[in-house]
Amino acid sequence: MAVETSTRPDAHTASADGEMLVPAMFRNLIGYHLRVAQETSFQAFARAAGKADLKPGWYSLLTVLAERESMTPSELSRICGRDRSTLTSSLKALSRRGLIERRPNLADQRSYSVRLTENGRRMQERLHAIAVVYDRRLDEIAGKDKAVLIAVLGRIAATFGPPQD
Amino acid sequence: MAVETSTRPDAHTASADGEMLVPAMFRNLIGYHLRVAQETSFQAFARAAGKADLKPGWYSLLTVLAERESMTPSELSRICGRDRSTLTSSLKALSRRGLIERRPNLADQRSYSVRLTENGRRMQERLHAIAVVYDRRLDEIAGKDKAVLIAVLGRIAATFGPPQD
DNA sequence: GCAAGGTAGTTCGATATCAAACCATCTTGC
DNA sequence: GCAAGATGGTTTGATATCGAACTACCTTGC
Repeated sequence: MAVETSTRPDAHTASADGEMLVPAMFRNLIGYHLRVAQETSFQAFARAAGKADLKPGWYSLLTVLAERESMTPSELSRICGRDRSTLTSSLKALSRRGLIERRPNLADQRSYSVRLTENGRRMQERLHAIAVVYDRRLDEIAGKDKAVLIAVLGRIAATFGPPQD
Repeated sequence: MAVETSTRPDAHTASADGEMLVPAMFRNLIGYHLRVAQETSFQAFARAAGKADLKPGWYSLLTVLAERESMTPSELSRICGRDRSTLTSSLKALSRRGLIERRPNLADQRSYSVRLTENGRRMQERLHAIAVVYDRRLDEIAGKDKAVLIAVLGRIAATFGPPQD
């Protein structure tokens, strides 16, 4: 494969061996590299989790819940950066599988709070274990640049993140 | 029951002003920061593009096409890192709006090739302009670390990327 | 008190994505 | 030639996501 961009004269095309190269217009765009890196690494995690019958998409939800006694869907929505309407279905799924439980908020009839069940906690722990393994690989890849990487990513998130900065 | 847990003494929760803090378990995970940075920055781009009535999701497709005379859905799929079945609907949409045109492959009845139309090219240029503006902000944020950032992201993509490395 | 406006959660419609099953066609081995 | 297997593209079904519209309930101003 020796795809390593060696001496290929032209460029930008898919190489014969099916490798996907970076289109010329994207080469210098941070956003592009960010996207590809995120997608590929997340999918690797998702595949690993999927094999163990775990839903990778639930990981962040469960983890956030694992750190609090209980919270409302709206709080979760803010913390996870997902729309409230997205949470409705996610929480329904988690609830259906007995990973969380809802309890009514006596002080506000509209609202309820969710908390992890024992099963939920176990699922969270298993997912976290997988995530940590993957992140160890990211650590290796980042090497001495890890601190810089996290700092830059943090600045990006802060800059483009939630309006109330 | 005042789920609001008002006097919250502990930390790590969403701060009063709705700020979303990084859950403790995620603080040290590169994958988390990667995800958040990518999501927030992409959404900023998508919002900007959306306001101009441009579909951000089409940007990479159109750009890849802009650099080649024509290609088949399968090639596009490999280069863009999307499943072939995903391309089916995207190409249908692009075609419906006259941004690309399909022409049969005389040598293989199963296949066809797509190419940008003039409108497609214009749309690509407009999207690219927006993307570049956004990427300029990413450049500023990365500052002197840009090269390191792109290098690390590239290594991540290469490591977790397509099987045939 | 009560009308007006705000907030919590849901529903619905659109888009994007993948994976698996599928059909039609092409290529290969013999 | 032709059967078997590979390949190109589509269909279908599941998940995830957002935003807008909606219902029910709460809070405020007066």
